[in-house]
Amino acid sequence: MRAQRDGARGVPDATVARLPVYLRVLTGLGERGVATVSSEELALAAGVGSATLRKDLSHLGSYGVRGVGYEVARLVQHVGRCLGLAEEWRVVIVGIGSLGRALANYSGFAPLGTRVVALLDSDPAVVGERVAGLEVLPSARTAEVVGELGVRIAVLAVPASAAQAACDAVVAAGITSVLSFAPVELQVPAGVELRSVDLSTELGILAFRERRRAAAAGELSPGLVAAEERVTTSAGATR
Amino acid sequence: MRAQRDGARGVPDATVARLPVYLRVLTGLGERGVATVSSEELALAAGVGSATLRKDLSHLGSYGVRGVGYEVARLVQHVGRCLGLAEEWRVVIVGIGSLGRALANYSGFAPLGTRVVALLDSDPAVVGERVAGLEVLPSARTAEVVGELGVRIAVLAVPASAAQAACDAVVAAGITSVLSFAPVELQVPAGVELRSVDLSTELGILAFRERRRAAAAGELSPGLVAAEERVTTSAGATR
DNA sequence: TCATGTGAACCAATTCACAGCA
DNA sequence: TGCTGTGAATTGGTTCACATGA
Repeated sequence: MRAQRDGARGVPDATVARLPVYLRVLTGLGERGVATVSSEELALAAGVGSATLRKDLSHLGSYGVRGVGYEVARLVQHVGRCLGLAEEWRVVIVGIGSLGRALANYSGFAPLGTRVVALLDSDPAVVGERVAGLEVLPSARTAEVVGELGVRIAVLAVPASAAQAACDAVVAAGITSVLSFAPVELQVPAGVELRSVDLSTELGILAFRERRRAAAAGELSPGLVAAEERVTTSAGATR
Repeated sequence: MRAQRDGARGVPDATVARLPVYLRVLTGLGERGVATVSSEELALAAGVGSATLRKDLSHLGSYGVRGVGYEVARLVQHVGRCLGLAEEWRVVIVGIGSLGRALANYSGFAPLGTRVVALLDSDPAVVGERVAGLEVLPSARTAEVVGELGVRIAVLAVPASAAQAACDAVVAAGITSVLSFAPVELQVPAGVELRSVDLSTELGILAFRERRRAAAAGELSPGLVAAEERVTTSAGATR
């Protein structure tokens, strides 16, 4: 089930996930007038190892100069093109609650070639409102919006209870890339790319690590430490 | 840089990242009155393979019954305890713009043992306002808020330009877990756990895959396809 | 007779270490 | 000289397949 053909001659998943980060760092360097950058410097700024960075960039072709480094402007161009920045990826936001509004007003994704072109909501009280310069349309018009505006990506900012239905609706309309903020595991047909961002999951992960730290520092009650012991199995935790 | 001692005898990072998902699915099953569940069913609902699920749970100890499956209530308890759900992890949100407000009003993380207890902002026009039942306090009081309220996790919802300073401030106040929504790479000292959620990165990843699909379908202009060829080198890509 | 729990095999990704080239 | 680009080694994680035990 795992992407075999990607491995064959494509770009590894892990690399793709880092490209937007590189692009952002490179853009920042360019704006500050930096002309060339070494893999060491760029890696530090991006929070990865220099070997990883060089290998990542090598997947996109050789764009550096040995003994010198990478020309920032050239690399920005190239990475940007690989990420599809030359085209405009149209996005629809489904669910115009407080999160949906925040996302609609978020200006940060224009640099990555995506643009919000439509807003949908199922609540008649919200439909018709103007948010971030766009009129909120009823969910019933999903297929029409997706088809006529050439939308390629759907962002779901609906409550957990409505997420699967909203997801099914955009998929039925032909969407093949979905980014969900709802705290549920969505089921999508094969061929649809689903990414999920979930605040409670992120906080849960942080809590797990904090808990480790607390256990190592002896801050937990005895009963809980016993439970923790089952988890760590060995003594020497971080301290 | 990477967590070596965790790897030594702890729970693998990849497993930790899935535990909140399992917990959510299990909680849902419990609420629907399901008493026992097999690894096959649970894995399907969580969107992972059954072998992965069994191995993940085995890291927490054996809590299943051979030939039968897992008792939902018992497993919810156990996974919850591992994630630190028995305690309350206090959270401060820094930056009360539209995203910060949405996060403050988000009810979905209570089930994972975290609770927002303070809101901070540097803008005098926002300080003093009440959001989600809490008064917005000035950033200058960061150290005081973190120390006196026992805050363990900071959520940064500030603009990119202010993120590093905000991060430095909470770290200086003693915070060791940071969840950032700002589109910049933050630098933190060793020992501080940083997670970053970035909308534009997520959309960039989706755009990359969409671009692949478009290239495979011959939808791109000739010049762009040439660039794409450099990247993919082979034809068929599934995911 | 089941489905769990787990060694072994496999695969992807990171890291090392150095060859190759401006 | 110095830094990129890349085979080789290593690490971490997933998947397989079956022994284990209710």
